[in-house]
Amino acid sequence: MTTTALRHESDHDAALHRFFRDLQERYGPQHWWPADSPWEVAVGAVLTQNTNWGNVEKAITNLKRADVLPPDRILDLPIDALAAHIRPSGYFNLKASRLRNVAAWWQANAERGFDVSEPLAALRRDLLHVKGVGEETADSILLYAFGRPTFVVDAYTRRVLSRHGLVAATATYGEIKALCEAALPPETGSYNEYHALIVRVGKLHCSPTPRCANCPLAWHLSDVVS
DNA sequence: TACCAGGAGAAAA
DNA sequence: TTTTCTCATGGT
Repeated sequence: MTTTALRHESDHDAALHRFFRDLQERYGPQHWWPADSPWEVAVGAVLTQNTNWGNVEKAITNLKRADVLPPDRILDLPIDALAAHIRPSGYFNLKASRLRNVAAWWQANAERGFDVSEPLAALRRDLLHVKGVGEETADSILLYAFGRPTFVVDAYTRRVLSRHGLVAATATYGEIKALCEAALPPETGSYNEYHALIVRVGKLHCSPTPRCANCPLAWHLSDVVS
């Protein structure tokens, strides 16, 4: 790698770092993930796939009211009954099946005691083997349920960062995750806040259309790195 | 009415 | 390997 490339990379890291720091200063702590337990985080992570969080809250409320939120209760429920409870979250047949898969994984690990010392990469690979758990869902569970320092990338992350010239619009999940993790110290607390902040600013100002409505972060456009 | 929301997996190209 | 399709409710 050339010196120029190194400096370029370092400038890019600095721009990303400054971007997240400014989000933090502007919007303050976000207090994520909204859940009463690590398991509820995992349930929310599945139910929120391509779905508005308000709808997810309705589905989780249904599960709580019926007293069937815990993983063992979910596994005991007929699939149709589970789907009926989570209906407000959309894709309910698909998500009922995915929720069962995650509950089975959770139960199996709980029975032999979650190994908190397991290397992050190994735990992540293990989670990704669960059908219905993709990269974002796995990282959300690892970060917000298990407190492991893994950066969560979602549709807002790609859109917000690419519109500010900090990642390519065509970058893959892994590429964006690697760029952010290279630029930011691996700290659970800050990864927690940064993802929540991205979602906050994404909801406020960075919808697909209209583009960049009243974006307060325009100064970062001067940081564009090609 | 049309669009959007804290994706993932299968099928098609 | 990359792109397209399917899954679905509820708010704006």
